[in-house]
Parts: sequence; C-alpha cells; structure tokens
Amino acid sequence: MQTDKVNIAIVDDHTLFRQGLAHLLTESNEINVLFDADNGADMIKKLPAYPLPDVILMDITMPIMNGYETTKWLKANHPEINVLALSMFEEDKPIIGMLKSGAGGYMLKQSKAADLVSAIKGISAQSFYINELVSGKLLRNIQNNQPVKNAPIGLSPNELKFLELCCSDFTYKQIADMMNLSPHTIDNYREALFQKFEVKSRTGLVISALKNELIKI
Amino acid sequence: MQTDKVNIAIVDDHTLFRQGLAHLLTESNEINVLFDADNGADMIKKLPAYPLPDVILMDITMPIMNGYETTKWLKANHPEINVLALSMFEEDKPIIGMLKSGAGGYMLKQSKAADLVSAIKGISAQSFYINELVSGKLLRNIQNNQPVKNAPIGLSPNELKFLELCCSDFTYKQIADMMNLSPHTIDNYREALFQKFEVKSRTGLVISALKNELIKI
DNA sequence: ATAGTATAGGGTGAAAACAGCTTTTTTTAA
DNA sequence: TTAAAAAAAGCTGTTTTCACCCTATACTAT
Repeated sequence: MQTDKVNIAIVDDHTLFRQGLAHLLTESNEINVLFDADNGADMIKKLPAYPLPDVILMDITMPIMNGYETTKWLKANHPEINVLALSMFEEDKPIIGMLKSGAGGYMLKQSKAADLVSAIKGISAQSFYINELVSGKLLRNIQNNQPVKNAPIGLSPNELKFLELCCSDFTYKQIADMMNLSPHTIDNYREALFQKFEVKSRTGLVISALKNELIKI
Repeated sequence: MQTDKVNIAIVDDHTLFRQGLAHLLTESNEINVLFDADNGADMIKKLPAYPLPDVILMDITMPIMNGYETTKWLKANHPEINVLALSMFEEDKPIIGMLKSGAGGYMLKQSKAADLVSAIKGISAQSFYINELVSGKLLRNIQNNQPVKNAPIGLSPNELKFLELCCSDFTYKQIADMMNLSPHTIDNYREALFQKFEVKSRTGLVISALKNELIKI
C-alpha cells in the first residue's frame, strides 16, 4: 500500500548519485521518492508541488544553499519533516554541525543500501536515528568544555588547580576534599591568590583569572 | 586469566545494592570488583590503596559528595578511568548531567546483569557506551542547546544589570547602593537568578552567565 | 472585581567566605 | 646536617552570602 511507504525527497547536487539513489531506494519497496533537488533553494521551490515528505536525505556541500542552511530552513518552516544527513565526510565538524542544524541522523554515502533504508525507516518512526558513527562524537561534543591547563605567571600547580576548581558552584570545603587538602591550606591558597590578583572576593578572583586567560570555561 | 578481566569499583550509598552487585558481577567471571565506596569522598580516600580501576560504576544521589562532583573529580585527576553512571532515574536532566560531568555511559539500575556486563566491557574498550536510553537525549540536548544560548532564560532589565554587577569584586550591599535598591530586593534578584540558572553560589551564577554569553568580561 | 504576576522591601538564622596570625611538616639548598 | 623556605594545617574572629520566611504595591488580563 502506498501509505505504508516512507515518503522521502533527496537533496544533493550530484545528479547521477541522486537519481541512482532514487532508483535504488524505490526498488526496496519500502521507500517512495517524491522528488529530488539540486540544492536547498531548488528544494524550497519544489516542496509545495508534492505531498510533504516524511524524510529528506540531505547532502552538506551544495552550491547556492548548502545542507546546514537548508536543514535550518526546514526546521523553521516544516519541523515535522525529518532530515537525514547523507555525506561523504566522517569528521566531527560536519556531523556535529548537521545535527545542531536539526538533522535527526547522519549517514555516510559509503553505507550499504539496506542500512540506509533502515535509517530512513528509523528516523521516520522515531524522528532520530543514532548510529555508532554519531554517538561517540555527540558525547565528546557535550563534554568539550574542560579547562585547558596552561600555567604561566607565578602560580604553583596546586594554586592553578585550586583556581580552576574555584570557577564552579563548589564550596571551599568541597574543593579541599577534591584536592585532598585541609580547608586551612585551601584558605592559604585563597589568600595568596587574592593578593596576587588584588581582589577581595572569590567572584573577583574568577573574573580576573578569566581576563588573564589563566582558565577557560 | 586475571588480566583479561575488567577491573572496576562501585560507588553507591546503598550498601546492600553495592555488595549484591559486586557479587553478581564477580560471578560473571569477566569483571573484577576491586573495591566499593559509600560516596565520592570515600572513593577518593580508597582509590590509592588499590590498582587503578578501568571502570567505576557511579551512583548519582549520594551524601557528602554526589555522582556529578565525583565524576568531575575523576575526570580532573584520573581521566583514564571510565565512569559508567548507574542510576534509577530515566529523566533527561540526570542523564545529560552525568554525561556532561564526564561519564562515558548511563545505565539504569533496573537493567539486566548481562546488559550491565556488556556495558562495562564496552566502556572499558571504547571509553564510551551509548545505548538507546542515552542517544536520543544526547541529540535533543545538542539541538536544544542552541536556542538556550541564543534566546536564553527571560531576564528583566534589572536582573540583567544585577547580573553584570555581580561579575565583580562588589558585595551585594555595594550593588544595592549602585542600583539604588534595598539589599533585600537585591536578594530577591539573587534568589531568582540562582533558580533560573540552577546554581547555589554567586560564583556559579557568574560562570553560568558567561557560558550562556549573557554577559561579557 | 479579582486573581495572577512582576517588582520592591523586610527579618532571621545558618553557612560560607574572608582576614590575620601561629605552628607544624616537608623540601631545598647552603 | 642544618638553616631557610615553602607548603600545609591550625585557630579565632568578622563579614558576606545564602536560604526561607514574610508584606505591600502596581500592573495586567479575565
């Protein structure tokens, strides 16, 4: 039955790839390719002429209007359409970029047809499809806000560590526990840093440290 | 062979659960439980007395030093140890929170033993283990984090001004004078902002405001 | 009219941060 | 090997911050 099939569109500037893929997917009998487009602008033009697709396969590098822009436009104007990024690149940046733009999944062009079909069906049902390629990068992205240890200016390693831990919700008592030191020793560090930075409060200390680029957040 | 086993530690404040789990995992013949601890501070105390674990199973809610703090401490002091969060909660907040703190995976306490074993082995080999529970939340987090940064928490003009003045050495009393308001009113702003930013101290507030690019220094 | 909401102000007690100074331990170098 | 220096820990206060209770306007929207 027609309505059981997943309706999709393909946006990619490589005509041969696009049309070959359309045939391949149509043969699976589970996918119905409504239309294809050369780039984002072309897609926007063609969209009103067809039923709304369930899923759009989206290339990244395209002339005129690329995959990031097109995905953002879709999320703004047709948030119910699921975007599956389809690209040659395995690097972090395009993957994270497309997901941030609103894509619900990311597949490599070198994938097997069967895998692509199951990704399309998955994203159509759950509005996202996470594979091994994507999951690790997602996790690393979310964790990427750790301070970098570069220690100039007259700060001892412990003072610097203390300074980093200061940029948080932790109390001095907690910081003392974390550094395996007595709160009194922590107090010595605090006094020393207050003098060195000429401040009178922990907040002032944090601001100064950030201005001096001693720590990053 | 002993060296083929994955060495782990268990940090959880429920003694019976902890010890039951230790037995269960030991029986699998693939896991070696080095030690267990009642909370983060206890773990930090016990850590030097044993070989470094490959994986630490980490509860979230614990007295004295909770799972978030403990995981952050581990990432700061022993980044080579993989943390697998083990919790009863299925909500977004603890999951994202533990992953942000540095956990490489998240399992529910109601999981099957075999699944936990494979998660431990997986995280030990790849330093992360993403299951269905986590993947969707990760993606939603990365996509929802953009609007959070661009159109953030609704702040009144006064709250924003207060926030700016907070990023300094001034006391709240001084800030109250500067804004020609009673210290009690300033206190209301502080409480409101602490809630909105989910922090417990002025320092945490400043850091959050900077991360959200609400203020510049 | 009135319930809701945002804003301003008030008070108290506890916890944390801050200040200044002393003592012990560890490290380093004369 | 011993004296000086640095790091760590201790002690005793004061001030600031934090948490939680409350009242009173004033401006909305139903």
